Amino acid sequence: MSRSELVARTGLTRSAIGALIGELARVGLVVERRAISDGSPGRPSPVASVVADQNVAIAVEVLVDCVGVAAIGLGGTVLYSTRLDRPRGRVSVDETIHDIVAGVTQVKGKLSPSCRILGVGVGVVGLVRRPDNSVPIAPNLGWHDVAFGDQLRLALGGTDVVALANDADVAALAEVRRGAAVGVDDVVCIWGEVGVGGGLVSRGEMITGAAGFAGEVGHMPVNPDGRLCQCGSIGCWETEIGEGALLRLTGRPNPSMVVLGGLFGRAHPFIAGQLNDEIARRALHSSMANLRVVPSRLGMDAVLMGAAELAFEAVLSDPLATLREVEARRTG
Amino acid sequence: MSRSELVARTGLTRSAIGALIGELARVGLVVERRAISDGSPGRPSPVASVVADQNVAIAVEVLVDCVGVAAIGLGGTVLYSTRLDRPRGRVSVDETIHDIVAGVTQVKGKLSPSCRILGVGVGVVGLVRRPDNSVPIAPNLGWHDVAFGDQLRLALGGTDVVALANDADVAALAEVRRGAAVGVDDVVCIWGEVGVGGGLVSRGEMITGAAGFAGEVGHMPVNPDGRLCQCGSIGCWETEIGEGALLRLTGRPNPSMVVLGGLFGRAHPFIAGQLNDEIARRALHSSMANLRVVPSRLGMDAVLMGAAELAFEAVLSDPLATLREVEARRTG
DNA sequence: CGGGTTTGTCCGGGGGGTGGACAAACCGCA
DNA sequence: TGCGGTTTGTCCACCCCCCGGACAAACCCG
Repeated sequence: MSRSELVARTGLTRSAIGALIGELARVGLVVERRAISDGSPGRPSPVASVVADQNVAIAVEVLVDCVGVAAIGLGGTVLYSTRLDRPRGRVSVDETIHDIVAGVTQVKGKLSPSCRILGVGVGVVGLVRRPDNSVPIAPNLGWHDVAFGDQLRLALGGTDVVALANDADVAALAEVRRGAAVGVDDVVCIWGEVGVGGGLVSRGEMITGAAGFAGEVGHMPVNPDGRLCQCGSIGCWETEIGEGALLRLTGRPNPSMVVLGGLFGRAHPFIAGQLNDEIARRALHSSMANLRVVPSRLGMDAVLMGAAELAFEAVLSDPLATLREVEARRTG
Repeated sequence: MSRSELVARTGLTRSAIGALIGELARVGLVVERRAISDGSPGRPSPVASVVADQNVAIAVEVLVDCVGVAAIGLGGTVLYSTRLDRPRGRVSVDETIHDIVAGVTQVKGKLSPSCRILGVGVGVVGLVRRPDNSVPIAPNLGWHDVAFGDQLRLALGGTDVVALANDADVAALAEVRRGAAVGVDDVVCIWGEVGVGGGLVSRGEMITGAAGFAGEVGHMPVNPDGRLCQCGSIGCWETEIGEGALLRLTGRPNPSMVVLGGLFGRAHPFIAGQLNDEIARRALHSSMANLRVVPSRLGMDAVLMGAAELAFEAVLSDPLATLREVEARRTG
């Protein structure tokens, strides 16, 4: 993006943009290439771009049947990724951490030595309490009250900051930042693979609720006469999924876009027509009939991309301070 | 609150607090009283307090069976209020606006001439689209696509800024700011009178969703085999209320506190025991069993208080600019 | 090669905060 | 009444970040 474009988008002055870009370039987050003349009159504006291959996040996804690890450059370019399928049953905390450490070691080996690691982001199939990076419960993994973030951080050597979140939450984040919902403020993501997960984004920010449980649509009760769910409740969506509960959810008055991922994303072409009919019928009002239901654009990569986004959050909000901290942690 | 207390709470320096308080005092939002010595050593700190009776909001609530109007001072003190009961059927837009104008005229007459009106806040039983202050649909009033905010503003003379929101949303706001949920970040309010309304607050801010429909729990589908609701959906909570749906809702993994108002608030003493048992049984995890369900503290006043809070929002976020604008609108 | 246009850079200025020095207002004690 | 000890308000120099104008640089076109 050229400097003049930045001026137009941010509303800041040329002076301010110049100073900011200069500072970011000084610490190696950004490079400026000489402007290429586009034929229009006036002095051409130099193009600033992110140094993606020197500023990366380690992204981790912990699903039921696989563990994925990737190095993702600032801006969302996947530099290298690996995936370890694992037989059902190999889901204990220790085994999972072991597999992650192996994947991270492999991925780090592929990176150039000059490359900076800005953080480790993890998306996990389970409920996550953000303040302490712990997993109170992950039904599909059989985990209860695990200090997963801390354990992983130590297992990785303790030099990198680890940020943990629910897999559907980070997938939603990825779709909003770089996927099907770019520019949309209020989004619900429905992620269905083994279980049913959901992520909420309101006004561009992730909503997790007090205990990190918001958006856990899989355990929203939809049928009072339904079957007992493993979460202890009755008639959860996750257990009643055969009954067309997806349609009921989209009938709820919240988002301006619903992104479907996983199984639902792949099924989208076959159910889109019926879905839209149902939305039109159930919408409380015509302004809700504009609700768009779209398939995920990032597909399988969404969770890893979102995990990276999670790790980048600190750099984006305060680049200089975060880089200082990263450097401090690296040297000891 | 004393200046030294402000320094401790905000983390700002004494200089900054002094300058800010001085400026607010200069424009008449705040007065400083000489400090009263409390016996402890050291120079006593002057106490700053809000000039509530000279800086008021006109708060309006539009319910099914009544229209309420109040003058509420900055900080939440009710200076004067009036309520107009109305027979069922007198709910048209024109009649409602007529009743409000009458109420506002009466309330304004009771205020001293020196008193500043900072804005008009309205809580209405219906869905509200925030950007344009319109009401897409209000089933219990029979309204469809009404530019209610604009109509009311013009009917009131056009000199005051009018802010509109859903009644349950503003009630939630009031409970968080000055009621049962002070200091709690993530709150769901359930308001049941004629219909069932809900307000969401996450991280201290009102969540309305893209179309202003978030938190409309009354129309959340809870029974796939239920009755047809007037909103066009099937098995809405509002229509299935007899089936214990409240318990199901509190089983949903979102807030750290649920505030019950209206009918539910009055019923709270009788159902508290059963409610807590059910929460403990349905909670996904023990951290959710800490969920507190409490009755509204503000009761009947919650909607009016919240409407005032809505009107005060601009002054609180940028006092000087808002006061300049208020003055500009008043003089022409 | 010279005007028109768009842009980067330099520089003075202002708003809003920090932080230290100093004075003011209280306490307790002699 | 006077004197330290303590807490606080006030003044002032300073810094950071941004604005906005003046100027130069780099492009177009004729």
